[in-house]
Amino acid sequence: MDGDTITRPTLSDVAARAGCSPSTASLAFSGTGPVSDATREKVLAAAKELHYAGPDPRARSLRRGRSGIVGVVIDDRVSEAFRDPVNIAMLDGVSEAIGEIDAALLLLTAGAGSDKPVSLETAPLDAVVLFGCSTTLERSISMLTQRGIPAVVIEGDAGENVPEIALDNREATRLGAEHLRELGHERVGIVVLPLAPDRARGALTEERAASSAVATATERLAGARDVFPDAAGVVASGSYLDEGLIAGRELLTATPRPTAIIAQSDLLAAGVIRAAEELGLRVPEDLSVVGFDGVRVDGLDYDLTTLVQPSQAKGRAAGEAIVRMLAGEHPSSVTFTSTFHRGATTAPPRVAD
Amino acid sequence: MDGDTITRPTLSDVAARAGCSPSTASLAFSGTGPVSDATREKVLAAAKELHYAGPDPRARSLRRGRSGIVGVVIDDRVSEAFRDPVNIAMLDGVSEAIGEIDAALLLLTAGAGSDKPVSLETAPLDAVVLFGCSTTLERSISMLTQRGIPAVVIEGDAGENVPEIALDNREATRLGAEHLRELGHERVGIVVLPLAPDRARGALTEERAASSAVATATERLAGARDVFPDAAGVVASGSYLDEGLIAGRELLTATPRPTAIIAQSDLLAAGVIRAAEELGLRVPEDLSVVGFDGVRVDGLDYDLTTLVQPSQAKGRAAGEAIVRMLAGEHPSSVTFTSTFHRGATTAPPRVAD
DNA sequence: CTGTTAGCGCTTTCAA
DNA sequence: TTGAAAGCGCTAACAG
Repeated sequence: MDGDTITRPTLSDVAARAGCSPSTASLAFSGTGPVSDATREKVLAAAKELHYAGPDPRARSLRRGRSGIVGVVIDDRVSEAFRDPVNIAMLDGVSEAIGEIDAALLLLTAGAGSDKPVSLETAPLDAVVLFGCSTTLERSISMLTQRGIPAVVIEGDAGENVPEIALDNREATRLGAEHLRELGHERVGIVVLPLAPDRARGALTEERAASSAVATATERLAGARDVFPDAAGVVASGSYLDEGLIAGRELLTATPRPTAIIAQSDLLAAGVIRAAEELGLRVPEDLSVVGFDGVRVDGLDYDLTTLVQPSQAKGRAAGEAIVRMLAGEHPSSVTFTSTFHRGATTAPPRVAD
Repeated sequence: MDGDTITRPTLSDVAARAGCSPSTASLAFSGTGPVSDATREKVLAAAKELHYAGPDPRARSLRRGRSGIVGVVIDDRVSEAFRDPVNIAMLDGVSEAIGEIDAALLLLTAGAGSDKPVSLETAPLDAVVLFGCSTTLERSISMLTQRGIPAVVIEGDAGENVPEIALDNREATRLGAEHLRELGHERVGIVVLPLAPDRARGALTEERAASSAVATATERLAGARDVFPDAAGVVASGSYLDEGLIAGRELLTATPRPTAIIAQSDLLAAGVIRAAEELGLRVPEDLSVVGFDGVRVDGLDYDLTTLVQPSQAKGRAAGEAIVRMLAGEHPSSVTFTSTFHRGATTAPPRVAD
């Protein structure tokens, strides 16, 4: 009754039907090696008759030692990770680059709470891209090296043998901060990306800063502190507009109120601007705002002053590094640089200060 | 010199080291079957000594006939597909549901232009979720049935044996349209989601409507037409705010100007509102706008009147269907319903009409 | 509880 | 140009 009992044809079945050996049939399919046109056609015909859909990828990958799958480890839930266009762009870049070798992307979640990066240990992966996954990073890397799977890290230090796709987070942020200082700002607030996998929200304390596990946030913070060592900060629980709004309210209701805010992402910056509007503050007259990323924030009416980073290129570089590693090369780390974009959200502080 | 030549230890190596048979060692690892604690520990110890990282997934999946990988086929580029939160929510739902069986998500792009759904033919997939992928659908399904891989389709008809996760697109849209009619609207414009894989933008003609390959768009259109048979329409090239803006400008500069616009997604609706603002029209006084989806559009200041659909639940249902299919069951199709949310973007047309 | 035996389906030498 | 043989590393029967 149940159709499930049908066994699919195998290459040997096809070969038998075509009157040749399995090895020959294999050649006919893979195109590798010399096969006469006549034979190839016989094989293909036999395959069609039997509804053979091509070599079983499981067997093939066992034999070849390659699965054609590249893993991408993302923080937490899919929905969280993809709310920021920066991540999507990176993913897109990776996807594009590994498309060259017809590999596909396996989405792995090495989430904060979750204790099971099951898939990292068990998935048939040829290589892995780690998205600056903070604390999990170390564990992931050791797992992968043990399994002999090459990895690339995007923004995060993973040791000698793991190429890193880096970004000049500190220098870039410093540029933005210097811009503010040149305009005359002195009281500056910072909205910080999550510092720990728990994504706890709250005031930025020295301990929290010191124990940070997230490279990107830490580096950007350092860049801001290079210029404004005493700036107050609020840690957001994610790179979302809403979080920027919350953080913005917090910073802008403190006394004395900052005249400028450095947000570690454009989404956060957009939220800060929203908070300012709520409080009746004009941007940039009453408050200057600097973002980071250079993404278009849908629905933001301002030309945001920000640091434009090449997200997609970063992803592509990661993908390319992987392609090379799979080809037996040892690509070195790359650092991308962000460019300062002076938009319309920064201006000198009001004279009254 | 090159470390790559190291061969990883195998289960047999571990077994030998532990002084037991491979099959016993296998049992010790998988936890299946009876193994004495003593033996298990010996095996684990041996594994640690040899830096054995667990069974090779390729071999395991060949033997077991399962790879633990579920494919998700998305339109086009990763970056396009994920710009709409609805898609992300669905993906998240799928991810959550299949997490139950520790499967991971393989992202497959069966894009418009690309002629190669290579991965669908060659990836080691246990099952596949097809995201209403229009034209490619038929081809994908036939490929999958040939390979014997179970599939689920989200919004799209794939024939008898493929369970569908459907949405009441037509009925829901009709509800929104009726709401407008009850308010007194007569001249209504429609912003339509892409009707073809080429995502061509432009005026909605009868031919285009008739030859549509995308179920969701067609159904929603039908729902609007149920109430406003003669409504003018513009087809957007994607579910983005910017596209809504373009379409909105188009519709709102026509004469006579519509008093209401039905947008097939919230992002499009947000764009339409933006267009209205540009033109100095107030929403809802001068223009009523209805969306679809019920997603929070960052940066939209309006409480949008819309049809709220359970995106995440849809994804979860798809994932659950897959889990059941992998368990040998034959889940049936499910239809989800959207609920009308009356927000603040709809009102009676101005008397002057 | 443990070992033996047989493959999963394919590819890749190597000989013919 | 084709075929025969030998596994890739694991697991599932079945015996012991």
